[in-house]
Amino acid sequence: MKVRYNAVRIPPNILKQMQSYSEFQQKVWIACAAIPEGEVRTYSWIARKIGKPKAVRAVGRALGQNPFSPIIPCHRVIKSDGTLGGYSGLGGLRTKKALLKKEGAL
DNA sequence: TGCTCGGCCGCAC
DNA sequence: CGTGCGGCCGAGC
Repeated sequence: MKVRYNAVRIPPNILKQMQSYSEFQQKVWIACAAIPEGEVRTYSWIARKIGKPKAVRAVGRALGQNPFSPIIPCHRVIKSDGTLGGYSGLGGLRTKKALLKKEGAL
């Protein structure tokens, strides 16, 4: 059966660890976690979502600092021009691309 | 405490 | 299609 996850499902231990980071980062990561598997969003989408439409660059920076790599799916965030953008996780862009492909977002 | 700099961007030349 | 500048946050000095 089809289940729609409107609520963000983040492991409690992750949520707990997030608290030791800035609120801005937490917002970014949570917004990011709301992206369904198999889909992608843009950096500006996140920026708008957290109420700071012009903080696009800061968003990118926050995602780059993401210590919870695949758990917080920052690899589902791409640039507004359709290109992948960057990825500071293990394996770099290569990994980002592979993950998206595996999830069917490409 | 205050300033500088860099970063997974966006958009206008 | 390349370049530059704008705007934002956090770390470092």
